[in-house]
Amino acid sequence: MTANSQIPPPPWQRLPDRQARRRREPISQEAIVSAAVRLLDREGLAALSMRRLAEELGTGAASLYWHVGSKDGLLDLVLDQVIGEGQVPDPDPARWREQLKDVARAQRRASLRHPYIVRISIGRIPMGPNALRYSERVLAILRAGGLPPRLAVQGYLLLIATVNGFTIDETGVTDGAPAGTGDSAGPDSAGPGDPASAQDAANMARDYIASLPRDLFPTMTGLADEFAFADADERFEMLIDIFVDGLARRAAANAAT
Amino acid sequence: MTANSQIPPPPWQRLPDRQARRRREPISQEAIVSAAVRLLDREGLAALSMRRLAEELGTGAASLYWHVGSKDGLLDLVLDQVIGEGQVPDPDPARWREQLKDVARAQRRASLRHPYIVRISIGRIPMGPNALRYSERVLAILRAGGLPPRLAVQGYLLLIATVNGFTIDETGVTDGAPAGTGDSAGPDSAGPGDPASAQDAANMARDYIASLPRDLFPTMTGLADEFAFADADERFEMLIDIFVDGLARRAAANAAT
DNA sequence: ACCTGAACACCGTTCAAGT
DNA sequence: ACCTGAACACCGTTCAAGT
Repeated sequence: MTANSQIPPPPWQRLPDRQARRRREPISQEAIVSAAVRLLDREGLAALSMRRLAEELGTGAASLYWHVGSKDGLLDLVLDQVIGEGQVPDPDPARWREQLKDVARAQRRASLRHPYIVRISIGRIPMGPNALRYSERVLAILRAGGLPPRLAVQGYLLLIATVNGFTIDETGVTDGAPAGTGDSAGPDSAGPGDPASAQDAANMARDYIASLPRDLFPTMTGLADEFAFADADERFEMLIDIFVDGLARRAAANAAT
Repeated sequence: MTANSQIPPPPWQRLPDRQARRRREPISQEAIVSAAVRLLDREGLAALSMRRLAEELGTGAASLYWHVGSKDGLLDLVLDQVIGEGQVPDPDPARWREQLKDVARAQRRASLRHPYIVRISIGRIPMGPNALRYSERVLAILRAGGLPPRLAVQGYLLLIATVNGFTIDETGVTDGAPAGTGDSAGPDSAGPGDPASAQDAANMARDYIASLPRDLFPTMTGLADEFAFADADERFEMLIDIFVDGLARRAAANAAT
């Protein structure tokens, strides 16, 4: 939305640096990235190949390379595009803890909406224009909350990593493909997050754990029922409670020095 | 080490269930898995293909399928093998917090020793024999610490996810390939973790952030120096401090009810 | 019970040649 | 400045055929 021309690309960006980018309808960098996101949303990470994407756009795979350099470069752009969906509020110093939790919740929702995105983000330092604007706004909240510079940056990096660690488990089971793609499930497609099959998986885990030999696994067999408790929302809230409270405690201890 | 025959495989295990497994030297499930781990340690995740692995073992790719079912099944076994390296101490109720932190530190070290393992673990519920024994012992520590059943299981799952989220960032930049494989670095291969190039990356990030327009990125440009502070050890300690302390606080609050 | 070669249906990427 | 077809060097997996 804001002018990207003011932001020079980072030196490690895997993109061809060519200037004048005319907009012939069928194909352009923007069109390619949007088509990639649509394809990923619809069919998951495994369905995205340069050939398949080109077909979707009515061209050959080779034509994409002029615009996005490589598949890796395309994924950089996809990641930044999805990050661009995130809205971060203006800092309200009195409410920085709750604002930070909202940021975490929004990140989790985005990761569930695009179940392939956490996997794409692995190995990529998000430094596209949208990622920069996003970081700027989250860090502004932390600074407004009174966190000193180092703690603000460390806390920001750890928050993102923590949420990613959580959502990897949530989105991992389905391999990034949308629910209901397989032929095993009936017409009861339960939408994003697929709670029905997540509960099924938890029940299977419980039954299996309960069936283990009691002498070798005294603790686990006793806890089998708890593995069937798969309320991801509650677990996520617990995680960000622990994290944000701990960060606030550090900030307070830091201020006392 | 312990007899696996007492532990039935989970129903979703992607392996062919065949019984008598004679040990003709060149090829066996164990030999395949060990060779895969060696290849992965040496050349990273991208280097592992069924053809390449078979070549390493002096056979054709098709021969592997009888023993491991599929590449996915092989990765299940690789994951369990690496988890089997982990040693978890007997529970000491008075020291459960420190023991849990040690578990987290050991998990991080294993992930740095095998930089591909976190990526392999995505989408896999570790339920192999080694994973079960591991879970049993960690949960025993949490229960000995006085955590009620639900909190013990939730805390265990969140601890693993949190450590994974952290180590994904640490191992992500190099794509799981060992340091010094590329031809850009000199003979100064800095061993696992590759601190030299990690610091380089942090410095590049700092310089780039510092170069951004100050009016659009007032917060980030002011924090640029902090992005060059790449002490992953310190950041990790902060993370597990926050997490374990928060978990203990929850346990105490729970006990008061 | 195990191994094999050959084939099928894919990949990402390059490159000379076009317009 | 952009697009293309064809090729290169790979993939995971299957399957009939062997021993």
